[in-house]
Amino acid sequence: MAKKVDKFESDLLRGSLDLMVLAVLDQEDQYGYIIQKKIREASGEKVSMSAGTMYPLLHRLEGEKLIRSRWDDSTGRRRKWYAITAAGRKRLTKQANQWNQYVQCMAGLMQGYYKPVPKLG
Amino acid sequence: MAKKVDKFESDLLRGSLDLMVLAVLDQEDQYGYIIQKKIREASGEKVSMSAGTMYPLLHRLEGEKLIRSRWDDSTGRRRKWYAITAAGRKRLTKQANQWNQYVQCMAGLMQGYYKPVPKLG
DNA sequence: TATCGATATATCGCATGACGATACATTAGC
DNA sequence: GCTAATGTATCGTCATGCGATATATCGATA
Repeated sequence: MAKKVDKFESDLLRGSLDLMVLAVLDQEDQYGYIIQKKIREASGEKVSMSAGTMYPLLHRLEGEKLIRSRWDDSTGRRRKWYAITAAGRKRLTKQANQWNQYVQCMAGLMQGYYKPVPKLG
Repeated sequence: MAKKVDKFESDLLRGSLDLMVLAVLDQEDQYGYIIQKKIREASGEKVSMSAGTMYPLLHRLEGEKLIRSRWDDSTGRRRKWYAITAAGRKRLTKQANQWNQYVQCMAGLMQGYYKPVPKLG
């Protein structure tokens, strides 16, 4: 049987899913299904947003003009491609900065329970 | 005029406020007002839970038997002291571990946007 | 003495957003 | 033909952080 990985609690994700999606779209234009898949795989199955989370999230980001969409009906499968906007990049930078600050803040609050993230590169 | 610090967005806090409170109580018994104050000060005013957040949270944790309470009416001011339970410590360890994993996961997902937390000590 | 700010706990309704369920259509493989 | 994967969408439910409000005590100060 496949090894079952427990997902992160949904409350933990609140406030950072937007950030993940914007980060994915900042690398290249994508459509919902693939964004979802990328995040799931990159997180080792620990962040697997349902469609009921993904699509409303994309609609919300589009409503805020942080991303924009374009339908592609050229193939048999209808796909809605998303691209990040200038405002989206600005928001991404801001939110990422906010996230980093929050992580540092928690590090201080958690004292002994916190284990620093290993250096990248 | 006092320098106004913007607080973290409330969605960012979801899922980690419990953790903060448990961490404070793991150090010593406290009552709500002080727990709130400690977290506010330790975060540089960036996490300032309202009373409408703090007290329901404490009641919830008590309902889950992660903390227990005791009224102190010996002084003029009625204070409800809280202590962490064995189950609470277990939960604290688990949640802290979960948090650390999540931070690492975000580090991977965020790639270039992530800045590692400076070494402690 | 009255008024104000800090201390101290509690509850209410609101807004947000992640979730599972459900729906629907296409395509590929068995 | 059946099933699984692909692909988007919406619905109602649930959890929880928040501001507003209520209540009470105490010290300082005008």
